[in-house]
Amino acid sequence: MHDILSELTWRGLINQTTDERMADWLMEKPRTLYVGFDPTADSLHVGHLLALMTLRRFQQAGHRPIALVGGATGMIGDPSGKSEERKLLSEETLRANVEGMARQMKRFLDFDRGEISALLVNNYDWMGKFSYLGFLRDVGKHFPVNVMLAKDSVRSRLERTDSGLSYTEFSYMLLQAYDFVQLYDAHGCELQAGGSDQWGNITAGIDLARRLRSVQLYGLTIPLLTKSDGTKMGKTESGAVWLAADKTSPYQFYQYWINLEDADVDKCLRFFTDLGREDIESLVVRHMADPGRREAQRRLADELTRLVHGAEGLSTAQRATEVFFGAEIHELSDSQLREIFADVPSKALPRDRLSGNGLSLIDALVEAGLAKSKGEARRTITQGGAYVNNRRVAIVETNLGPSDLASETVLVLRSGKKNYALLRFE
RNA sequence: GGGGGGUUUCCCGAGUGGCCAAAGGGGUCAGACUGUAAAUCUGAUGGCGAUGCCUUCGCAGGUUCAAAUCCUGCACCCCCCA
Repeated sequence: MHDILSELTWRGLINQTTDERMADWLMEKPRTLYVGFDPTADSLHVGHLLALMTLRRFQQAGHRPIALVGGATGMIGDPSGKSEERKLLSEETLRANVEGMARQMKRFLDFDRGEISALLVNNYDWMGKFSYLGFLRDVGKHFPVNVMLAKDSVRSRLERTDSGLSYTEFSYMLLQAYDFVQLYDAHGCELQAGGSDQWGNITAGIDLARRLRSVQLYGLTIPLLTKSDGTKMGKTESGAVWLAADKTSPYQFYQYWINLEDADVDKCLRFFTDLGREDIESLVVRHMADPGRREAQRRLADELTRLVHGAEGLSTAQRATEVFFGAEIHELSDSQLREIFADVPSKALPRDRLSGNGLSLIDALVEAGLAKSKGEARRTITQGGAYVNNRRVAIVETNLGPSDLASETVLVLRSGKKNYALLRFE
């Protein structure tokens, strides 16, 4: 068996483990492990990537991964790592969220690999059947309140004066603990992994299994993902970086990684790619020698975009990148342009605006939303910041006619380095 | 209740009768440089049919050839005395 634990260790993916001997235990035979995902949205985002990749690595090493989506626990809200009581989601929303997340997991895990095929479970399937009294008798009975109160997730919330902790959220760890026992019963799952804020919940499950089943289960936590500047990984000014193409386009996703700071790129390569130790080390050495080439970022972006959006998504992103950063636009069709500029605002105008003297560049910039007023448009042009189909046009009096179209009906306007807008003449 | 100060263009903040679309800074936008980085430098920054016209200095009136600037009333904010 592949020594998964030492692999995870050099990748920096181990925060804590519940047992010193876990490495040997994992080498003995294929084990089953699980990670829980909170279904707060209908897509996974970069914040989930670390856990997902961990499951993936375990599977590649010959173990069986289970991804648990918390259809039931999501109804309650995990207090770990949160400073405020969580809003409850409707059952409908939850169902849609679970579905959306499940679809994306298929890219990371192999669901058709014999003995170690990945499994996707929803804890609503067993939790939903529990009666309140039944749960209190079977599960609640085994939880000393003083132990529960000592958990970080609970204590930190109780210490705050500005936000409370409801009984509902307080009970969360019981649900997660029971999940672990349930997965042990149903699938022989013996290991739970999770973010470092999950330590308390994981150990709660281990304790419960010892009491109920007299078995020793295992847990490990993954470090919290932060960037060198202290901000959260996977966040941009416009929000989270999602894995769903309709929330974060392949191009935007690709660009997020391309733009990663030098200080974070080594860590991300180890965290998020399947590249081996030697590949990563030599890549980083080459990157340091010539950081301007962004070789490490490019490789990271390539690998991740291919994993999340497939080879096709990657090539779209790469083509869009070429165009966005200078390549002149010609000999492209409407559909190619639409694909490349999928993220760019566009506006349709009647085609006859191009006839006669044509459309003035000033009006075009205003119509496209690249200038708030004609004065602003005029300034942009004068200062050399206006581009038609990626070619600078510095003459204020320019009029655009049918020959200026980049394709059958599309005109590509740009103001400054990267503010694009499309005008479609239909 | 009495006394004083304030309200300016996206923000802060100058401006006390014409030279004010209004200093300066921040922000923003564009350009140069650069690694699609950071820093730096330069320019721009109310609108428009543009050597001019229109709108803007808490709100409403008034004085004046001329008001962000003076007068009256109103609204809101701050400080001091009771």
